[in-house]
Order: sequence, then C-alpha cells, then structure tokens
Amino acid sequence: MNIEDLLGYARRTGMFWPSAEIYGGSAGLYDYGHIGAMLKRRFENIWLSYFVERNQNYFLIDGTTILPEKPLVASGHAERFNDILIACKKCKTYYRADVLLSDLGVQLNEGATPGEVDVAVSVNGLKCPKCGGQLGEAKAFNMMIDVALGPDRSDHGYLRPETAQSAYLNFYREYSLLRQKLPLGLAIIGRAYRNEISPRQGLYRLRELIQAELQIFFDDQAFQPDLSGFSGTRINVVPYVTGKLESMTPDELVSRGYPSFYVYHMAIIDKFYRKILGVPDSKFRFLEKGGEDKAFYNKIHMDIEIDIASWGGFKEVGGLHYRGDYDLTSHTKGSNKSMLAKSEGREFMPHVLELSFGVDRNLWAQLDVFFTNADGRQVLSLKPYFAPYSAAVLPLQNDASINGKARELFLQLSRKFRIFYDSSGSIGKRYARMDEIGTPYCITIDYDTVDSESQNFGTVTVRKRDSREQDRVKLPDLENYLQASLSVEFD
RNA sequence: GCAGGUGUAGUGUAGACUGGUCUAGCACGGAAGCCUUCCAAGCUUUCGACCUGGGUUCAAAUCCCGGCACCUGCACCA
Repeated sequence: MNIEDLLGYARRTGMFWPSAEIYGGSAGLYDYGHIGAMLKRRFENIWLSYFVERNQNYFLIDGTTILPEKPLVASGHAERFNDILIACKKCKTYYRADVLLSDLGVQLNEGATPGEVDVAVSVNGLKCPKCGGQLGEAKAFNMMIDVALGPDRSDHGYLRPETAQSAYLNFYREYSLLRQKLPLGLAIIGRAYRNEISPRQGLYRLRELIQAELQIFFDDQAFQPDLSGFSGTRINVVPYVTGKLESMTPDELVSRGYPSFYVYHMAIIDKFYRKILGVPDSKFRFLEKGGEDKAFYNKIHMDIEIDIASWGGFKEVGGLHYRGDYDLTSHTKGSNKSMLAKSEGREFMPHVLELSFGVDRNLWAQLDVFFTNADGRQVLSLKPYFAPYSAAVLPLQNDASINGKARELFLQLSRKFRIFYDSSGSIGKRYARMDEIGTPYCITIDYDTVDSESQNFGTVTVRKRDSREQDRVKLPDLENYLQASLSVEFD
C-alpha cells in the first residue's frame, strides 16, 4: 500500500485526516476520528500496562505542553533548535550558517544574528561551496514553537519539543516522594511540538505529535535487570560498527559491549513489537546510530524500526537512548537545584535510559503492516486486543424476533467491551465492514437463537475475522469466550 | 523551502489536451422501502461534488495567474 491509499483508507474508515480539513488542512497536523481515537487509546493503554504498570518502580505522570524558556535553555534546545540557515540562491542548497562559515574559514561569535551572518558573508565574499552561486539572506530557524505568555506577552515560553523534558523536570520531586529509590521510571504519554520545515508522508513527520516515553533514572553502577528470561530470543540489530543486520541473543549483545540494562530493554521492546503487536520478525529491527547521526549526549542510541511499505522500507517508530547523566546535569546547572541521589554512602547523578515511542507513527505502522487487500477482501488483522471494536453484534436479518435479542446482547456485552451494533444491509456486507476496521469477532443472532424448538436455541455464531470460521457459542458463555480471546498475554 | 505533478459528491473515478451538447457521468457509500435464514446479492425512490481567489472569454470543471493542500525528488530534520 502506498501513502495515498493508506490516507484514503484512514479517512474512509474514520481513523484520521488533516486537521481543519474543511479549510484545506495544514501540513503536519492530523485529527483522529472515531475509529482512530479508539485505536490510539488501545495502543496507549497496552503500552502503559506493558512498559510501565508491570514494574513497581515505574509510574505514569503528566506535564504541561507549554514550558518556560529557562529549562529549554538548560536542556540545550533553545540553542540547538535555533539554527541560522542560509541558502544558495542558485542551487537552493541549505546550510547551517555556523557550519558553512567555519568550513570556509570564518569564525562567528556565538549567538550571532542573521544580520551579522549576512555581513560576514559579504565582507568575506563567500560563495556557495557546491556550485559557486550567490548566497541568500541568512534566516533564523527555530525548531521549537514560541509561546508568548502574560498580559503583555513578554514572558517567553515554548511548546515542549519532547515529552522527556517534563519527566526530567519532575524527577527530583518524584524521587523524593517515592522514598529515594532507584531505578525510578517516569512515563508520559502526551503531545510534543516541532516546527518541521517540511512535514510529509502522512503521520511520519508531524508538527504536533504524540509521544509515549519512559524515562528510567538509575544508578549506573547498580542497574542490572535480570536477562535470563530472554535467553532464548534473538534480536534483529544493525550495530553501528558493522552496519549489517545481525540476529543476536541478549548474551551475544552483552559480549559485544552493550550494557546489560540496555540489552534488557532491547529485549522487552523486541517482545512488545514481535509478540504483543505481532509484527513479523523480518519487519522489525534496531538500528544503532553513531557518528554524526547520534545526538551528542547519547552514549548509546538505537532507533526502533519497522519495515513500513507505504514509507518505503524500515522507518523509525521509536528509540532506545542511553543518555548518561546529561539531562539531570543540565537541569542542575540551569536551576541550581541539586539532583544527586544517594546510595550506600555514595552520592551520584542518576543516569537516564529513555524508551521513546512515536504514537502516531506506531499507529500508521500497524495499519501498514496489518491491512491487507486481497481477492477483494480488505482486512485489518490487528491483534484482537488492539482492535478499536472488540466485537460486533449483528442480527442475521432485520427481523423483530431476533432484533430484540440482539439489542439485549449488545447492552449486556457493552458493559465490558466496546461493541459495534449493526442491523442494516446483508450479513456479508456487515462482516466486510467489520473486517475493514479490524473487528476480530462478529456475533450473529439468527433464528435458531430465539427458536426454543431448535437444538441451537440460546446460542449464537461467533465469526472470526481472519479465518472467517464460525463457532457456535452459548449465550451465557459469550463473555468468557470474548474475554479469553481479547486478553493480552504479556508473559 | 526549491522543482515537477495532482486537486471533481463520504470514497474511488469519467470529463480537461481540442472551452459550449456538463441542468457534470459511473461505481461504491448514506437515507427510505421491498426482498433476503450467514460472507460486499437484487429492485424502487432519494441524497450528494468541479480546492480557493482573481483573470481571459459571448461562454470556464476545462485556458492563464496567485493562494492553500497533497504526492514524488532534492534540501532540511540538536
């Protein structure tokens, strides 16, 4: 499936579409519809129970999306997101002004303005190194989106560029409240904002995005989760040093020099994607970043990648980043508040391991990987517990005798599950509609259900989405039947 | 941001080159009714669109210009 097909599918099924689309939309902004919002919530809930709630030391918090300027200066975002760009008028190549000028032997003062860059360019007679063309005017480009606060709008703030900062800012209070124990995990599911130059490719590059992140604060001399439970798994990794896809056990990864706490989290992420979501082995991998591609503060940086056909191959849907003590050290300097932890007489700055997931990208990936269109049959083969609707209740025909029973069943099941109810059109058409949005079970009430003479009295058929096979199930057994099929097996 | 392409009912499209016969066709879809005892059946009625703003022309969905959005490539993406 290509991007346009997927966008069309998303639109007609109620998944997502451009924000303010009746006004033509705006690049990089998407709204979720009645199906997409449910799918998103399923993803977030399962993510939360899998990565956070199973661990007694990990917690969900929340934070504002507007942050004042100071923490973002301390974190380095204000400076690093404030590049001055300069373009060649002839070949249109963009350069970062500081990089371009220093390559051409001209030193700029830190914090130079675009005007000063223009002066430096003309005084030194600089030309485009690529084509020799004339350079255009320098322009400040800020990846963060400004917010002007207060009655005279003089307080400067930003929309947060990543949810991670909210976790770092709240670390020390939570560390104190939670009786100073490490490791401590703080998870946030929320929105972040980036003024992307050219948002493209559906949900890939957004100006407003949803992140699900877990920041784990730990003592780097004492964080050794138990890897033994994963000894049988093999993880797809492209290490930076070899650049080649390898399938390695956790032990092999440790012997390659990756710390065991890092490998442990690779293993649980691998399990999340391959087992919980059901992504095929060949479509999942870690890609290690190094050199220029790696953020300077990361000690180890791997992208979590899924092979997404509509995006042309393996694409980043998350990351596992060992950030060292960069974040807490930065905020200690910026705020002048100590964030040192104590353990066994030692005082130290906790280190951070970040598990970061782009929710929008992951939803797109699920549609891309699990939607199939073959023989005129369109099916979204999500794991049942991810499906927006868990089941549909369908009277075989629009007939008073079975409609009443169907309504009754809908009300009963709706107390525990999200149920779709539809009594119009042929049964085949209704099945097809449910296949398209991934509803795993269609419960059909037929004449036998309500015919006390029939040997099938009091039973319904449950039709399974992927195989189209039907089970005959007694009404009192239905809740357990669904419950068993929809529960998530984490272990 | 640059270059090229695209923009027609809820969805997918025909029409555009060669302006008028387009009061814009078709399929799916929605609504109402009939029929129908398990995989998008059929029949009847009905709903619904030329991205936006200018211009050319007797006449614009069609040609021209601007804007917006999307697609592809390039650039950018601590």
